[in-house]
Amino acid sequence: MADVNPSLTTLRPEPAGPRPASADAPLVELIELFFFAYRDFVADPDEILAPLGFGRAHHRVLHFVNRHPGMRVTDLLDILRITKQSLGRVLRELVDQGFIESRAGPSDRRQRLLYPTPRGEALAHEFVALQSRRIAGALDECGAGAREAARRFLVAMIDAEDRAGVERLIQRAERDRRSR
Amino acid sequence: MADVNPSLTTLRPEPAGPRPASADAPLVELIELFFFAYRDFVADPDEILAPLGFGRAHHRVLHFVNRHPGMRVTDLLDILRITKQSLGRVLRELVDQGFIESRAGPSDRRQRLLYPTPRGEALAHEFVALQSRRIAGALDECGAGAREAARRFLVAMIDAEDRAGVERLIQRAERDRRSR
DNA sequence: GGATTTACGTCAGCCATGTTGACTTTTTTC
DNA sequence: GAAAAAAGTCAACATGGCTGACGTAAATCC
Repeated sequence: MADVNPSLTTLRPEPAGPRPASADAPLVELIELFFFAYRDFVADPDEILAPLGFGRAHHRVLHFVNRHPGMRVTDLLDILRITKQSLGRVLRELVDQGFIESRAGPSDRRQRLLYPTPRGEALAHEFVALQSRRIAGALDECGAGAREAARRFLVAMIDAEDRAGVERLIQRAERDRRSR
Repeated sequence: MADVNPSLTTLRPEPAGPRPASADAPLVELIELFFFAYRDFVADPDEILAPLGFGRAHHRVLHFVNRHPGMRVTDLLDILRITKQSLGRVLRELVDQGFIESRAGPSDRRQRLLYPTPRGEALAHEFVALQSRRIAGALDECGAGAREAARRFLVAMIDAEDRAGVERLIQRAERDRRSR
């Protein structure tokens, strides 16, 4: 936000320092903050993606495959909420360029279980490092308890019927991560 | 997340109730929760948009114009971080269909200041109501102090150099809202 | 064991929304 | 009067969504 209209932003001088939200302030401020925060959050990986010829769709796919190795195509569709065809394009590029590989499921051979290659793992880790850095900085500024507060808030913002699935997914990934 | 692979989610039974984040759990869980929360958050207005032939781009534009009436095209470009041409298309449709109108700036007649029409205001309000409902529900579940915690976290997630501008923008809108 | 369903992939085409680059008009500023 | 700024526009293209139709292999059901 380099050059916003002075008439919108600087006409009337502001008191310095953080401003507490007034009790009856409308939630619209949170709507906008959520927008701005997410805008900057997803922009982080762009510089890494561009030279590879990838976009944000590739980032999302690689992230979830790396974080939840062995996931089925169907699981990914359910997470991303896009069609098989849309996913197919992006996934094919990631497979062709050696970031992801798919193996037939051992028990159900119709399934294609998705795994990151070492190269895919490395790239995914770059993204996580980048975005974690932003989050860590934000939590630092917020002080003690901010992390749990943020976690609870974000969970509560998810559709009620999806929360259990999301939490299970995350817990499972964390458990697997620790047992490696 | 209706039907996630049982092998990913239900193979090992989980203890009931909310799970506290372990102190050393990686921030990647927040990365994912942010993704899921935003995914559901922006999906809310879709049902209203579809019958009008509008998309999420229209929602964003109308939201900011309604919330900050009289803003310049440049301000909007700076907020949305898209090109003049991309904005132009969406804006033209909103103007043509009577949701937004643009008037020459009184002091600088090169500017086109953007205002919602009554119809635009009504539509924008529908979106705010919808998204506020989700946020209010989430805050309720989180208990006292959640709102301020969420506000601080989201602000801290914004690029440092943009925070002042964003906060000024929001404060200004709130002031104007109250003085009407 | 044959019918059905499931998981996945693919072709074709379309749409929404982003991009770059070039150029014009109007108006303000220096 | 020259330069810069605000906005609009045309053209072309890329990304990443979508629908609909269809194919194949494997699992499941009766």
